[in-house]
Amino acid sequence: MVSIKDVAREAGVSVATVSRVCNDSGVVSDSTRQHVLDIAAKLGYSPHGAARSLITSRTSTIGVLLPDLYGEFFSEVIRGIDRAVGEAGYHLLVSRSHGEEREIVAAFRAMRGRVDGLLVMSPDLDARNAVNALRDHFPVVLLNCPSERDQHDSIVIANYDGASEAMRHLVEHGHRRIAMITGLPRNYDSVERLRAFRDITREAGVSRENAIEVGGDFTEASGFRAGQMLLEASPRPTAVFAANDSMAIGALSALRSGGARVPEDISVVGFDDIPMARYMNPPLSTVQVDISALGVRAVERLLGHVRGSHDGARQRELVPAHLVVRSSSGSPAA
Amino acid sequence: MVSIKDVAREAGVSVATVSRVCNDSGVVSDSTRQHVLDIAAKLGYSPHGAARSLITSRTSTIGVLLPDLYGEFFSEVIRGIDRAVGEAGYHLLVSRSHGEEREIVAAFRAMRGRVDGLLVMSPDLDARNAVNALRDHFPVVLLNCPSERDQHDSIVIANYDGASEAMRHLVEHGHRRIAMITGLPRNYDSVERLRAFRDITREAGVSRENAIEVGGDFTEASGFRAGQMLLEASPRPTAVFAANDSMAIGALSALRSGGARVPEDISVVGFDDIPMARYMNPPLSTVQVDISALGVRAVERLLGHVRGSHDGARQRELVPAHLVVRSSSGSPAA
DNA sequence: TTGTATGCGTTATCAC
DNA sequence: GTGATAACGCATACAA
Repeated sequence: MVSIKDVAREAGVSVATVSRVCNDSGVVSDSTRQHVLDIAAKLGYSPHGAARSLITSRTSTIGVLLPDLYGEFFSEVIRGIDRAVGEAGYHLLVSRSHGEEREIVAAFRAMRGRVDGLLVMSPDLDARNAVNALRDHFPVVLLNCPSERDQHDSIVIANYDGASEAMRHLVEHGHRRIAMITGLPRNYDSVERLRAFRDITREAGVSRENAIEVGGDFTEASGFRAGQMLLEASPRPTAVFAANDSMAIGALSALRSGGARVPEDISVVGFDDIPMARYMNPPLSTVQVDISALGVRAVERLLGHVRGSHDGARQRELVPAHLVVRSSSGSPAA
Repeated sequence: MVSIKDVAREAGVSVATVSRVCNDSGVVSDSTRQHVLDIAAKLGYSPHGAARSLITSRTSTIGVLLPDLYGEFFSEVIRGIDRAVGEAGYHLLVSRSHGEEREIVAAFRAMRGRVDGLLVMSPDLDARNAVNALRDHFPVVLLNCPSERDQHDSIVIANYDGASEAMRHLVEHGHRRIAMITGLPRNYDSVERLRAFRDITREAGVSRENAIEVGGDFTEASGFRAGQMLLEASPRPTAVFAANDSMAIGALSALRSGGARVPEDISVVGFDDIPMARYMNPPLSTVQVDISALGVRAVERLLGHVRGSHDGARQRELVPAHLVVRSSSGSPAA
């Protein structure tokens, strides 16, 4: 691999001059500058990133720790992160974890010296300790992670508020037997959305046996299975709130297969408003979150820290979530 | 930031010993080993990645150059890549490009010294030259890129074969007025799928005016607009082949809004078989591709190069694509 | 305007 | 078993 020395030797100048040319730093005569540029191009030289960041102590890279979850939601978040990072001239080093403390610590160690800051998206409740441990080592911003207020810089979706809106919508339309398809039990978003389900049903005077909870894992397949189970329930619920759109769509499919009409027989409401939601049949009522804004804001906050322009206050920022009523929900049949 | 020197000083040993302990290399007495480990833990030391890779000339990272496209398809590919990379103990440095040569070259330069190999996914036809330029610098595997056979190591979807299967399915069911919702015009997958559309319609004796082409950009929204346009066409096509599932789903929604029944009035077939396809109403007939396998295979090939266990032959590997018939397609109404 | 020399944090080579 | 020390590729303070 051709290094700065090779260019210097070939061009008949010192490595310092080549460095100056490459970085537009210092003053170099136009003639030598052009000469060096020519030689560099001829040799196909490009600076060695690791060596450069060793001396400058900047990597122009931010790390992102992702959970082992898939689907449109994460794809959209990453898209937002990636766009913001790219516009700032940074790169993205990604690592995935299953939320286990050991794994998170390992990922952190691997990131040391390769990133200027870390974006942690680990909605698993068990991850809390690991995240606490690493926060002093370099700038960290938490994305939709469980965290005590003021403990970290964090961005979270207004899960509870959004889910409450969805549930009130159903209750106000007269539903009194409502099911929730929950997400993973140790998942932060899941827990918060479920909490709203329980609170609002209780407030509305819905008995515990009329507030049905069915377990899911955020996938379409689990939503489909949950939908099948709900068809068997007697009496059937008149409304279903799914912890995300993927499960809502799976449930929609199961309900239809079982001959139930949506929304006449059963209303369905999701969460996230993934791009596909409005194209469902019927178009899905759901809680809208500006998903990519979530990523963008997180990057902005992190880069603030990295560049030192941030005042170091540990803030928790809430990304709003509001219900969008489409055609999959309405009043129960008389 | 605490370095190996700090640990050495605190532990009262040399940096060499600390290094040996951290890497399980050389021989160290059990007592000093434990002592060093304790001090390292106390100080919260973790090795500096850039410094380490400078001397070892390995980064344990592979770079991936992604196109500026979104949706379930890419999300699934990345998931496959990420999984394979993680299992091999590598990390992922991602960079996005719009397919312009300048951008690709810039991304390559930024990757130099930070990655052991590069995975390029740049379906834009204009990217060919840039990719050619960088292939000699380090191991490169092309993922669904336009490339002459034997020019690069590459993995591509059997776009033409899959699309041909879908089109034959429609033709054999008696459709003689068929529309295609195309992808981006400079996109490789798009071009190949369109080629099949043209070939099969021609073979079947469908006149050019009965082989309607409507432009899309792979998004649900563009599929929706295309669907609306097709509703206006007179006579209407009896079948629509969309270049991907997202557009097929958008079209499905538009057709339904316009009162057309699927498949009775119009058959719809997509491409990709994203997880959601089977949950559509009606379940979407589509060309199935093992998307995450695409990513996994690409990583395997690249790591083969990186580790030198590969024989350097430049091969082109085809990932199969086959039609899955569900309920959105059938014979046209008499 | 240019060259020399130092050091970034680490591993590897050699002494001891 | 352990400790100096060179080297990796680069940027930069300083000298010329």
